[in-house]
Amino acid sequence: MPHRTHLTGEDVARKALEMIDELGLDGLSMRKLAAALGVAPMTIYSYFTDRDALLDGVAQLLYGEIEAPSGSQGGPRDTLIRIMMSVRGMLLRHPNAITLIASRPPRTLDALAFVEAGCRALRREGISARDTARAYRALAAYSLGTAMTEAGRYFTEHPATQLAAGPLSERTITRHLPNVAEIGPYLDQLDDAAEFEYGLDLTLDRFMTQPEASLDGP
Amino acid sequence: MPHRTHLTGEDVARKALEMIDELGLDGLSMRKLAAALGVAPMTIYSYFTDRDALLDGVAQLLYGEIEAPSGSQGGPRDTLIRIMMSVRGMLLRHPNAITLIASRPPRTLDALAFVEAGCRALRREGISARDTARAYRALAAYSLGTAMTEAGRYFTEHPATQLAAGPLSERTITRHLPNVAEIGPYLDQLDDAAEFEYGLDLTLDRFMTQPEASLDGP
DNA sequence: ACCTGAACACCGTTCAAGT
DNA sequence: ACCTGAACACCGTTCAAGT
Repeated sequence: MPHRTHLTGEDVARKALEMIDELGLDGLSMRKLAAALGVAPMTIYSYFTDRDALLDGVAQLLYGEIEAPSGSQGGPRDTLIRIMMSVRGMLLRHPNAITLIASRPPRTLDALAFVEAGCRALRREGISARDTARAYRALAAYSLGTAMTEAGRYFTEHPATQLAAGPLSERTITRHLPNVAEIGPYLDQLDDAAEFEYGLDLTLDRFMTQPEASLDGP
Repeated sequence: MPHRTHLTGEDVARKALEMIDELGLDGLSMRKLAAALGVAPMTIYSYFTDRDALLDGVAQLLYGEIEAPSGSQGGPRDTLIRIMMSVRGMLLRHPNAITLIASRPPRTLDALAFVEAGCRALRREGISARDTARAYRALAAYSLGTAMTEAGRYFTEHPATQLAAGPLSERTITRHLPNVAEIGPYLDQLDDAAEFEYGLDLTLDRFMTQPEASLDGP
């Protein structure tokens, strides 16, 4: 039988991503991945030293999906909004891979392209390197947390949202958690994308309209 | 041999949390957990239907660790800051359990106590139920994302921080990612707790000093 | 020298056999 | 009726045997 055409590490990672999207992180196994690629299980180890390295490869692939606009069209602010919306979009397209992203920062040139684009936009606004680092951290945390809670159905499956479903009776909730009960109807009725963009806007305001903002005293 | 004193589901979940803290999420197995408790592996299934249910129990336990101040001392704003700092503290104490939290909202009375305390503080400031829901979502996303990136060493192991270590040479980074290279020195020098509190402050400002802020047009 | 099948040391969970 | 040991169908990874 003829040998398979040579696979690249990226081919392997891409198939792994497909399986994660379809079967969940636990649904991906080295053996099933090998079978899907038509190779012996051990062959995968010639591309990645172990399962952990494979998962890192998948994460880098995902970062590569994020838009990295050159910034030639539209102002720096629009560029940043587009990047962060694209981060959220990528995570929502791959909800099963979110925990992968959470523990693996971008490492490759491709994976870092969106970070470079974002930092460049901030610097072009006259923001200092230090404040650019601060803004990058704040934006990354907010975008990651937003996508995580959305993909994890954190609010749509909230006990306050589905009073009937959970382990607590509606009576118990309204009695012991009156304020939680009160917000329930709103929790899953908000427009996710609009809320996210509103938060981004205000986060950008903090660095763009008052870049001299300091943590140190008055 | 005498039977073990009766275990409760909480005992089982608490031991599981211990093992997760020590060995990581993958290091916890039903069999090792049973051995640590001195029972047969199948006994655990009389407390939790499967591994997933056990992990949910661990998550609820973790939510219970978050402070839920009554608010009798200090203003609503201080109360909220204390709660969110406590959320971050809990997650940083249990970095191996963060992915558990990300996909499992609080469900039990104990686990929801901090949410109730937070919502009550917001409502006492005269913020509407709808805006309280918005603030809760924003604060949860920001706190979760912050703890996740910190515990995942997202910035301290950033290629821009450790120019030598990663797969990219320092030369490659400074040439192709000049703006990323520039922020590197700052990324891991920032004061994590101070940055978080600063972000919380501004998020609270958005809802407290202008509670009428709306997503709808002008 | 390279590749890989079989083997090893684990898993979560089912199920039937024991008390 | 309850509990659980053995069994089943998987794992990731090692390693030696094959080409």
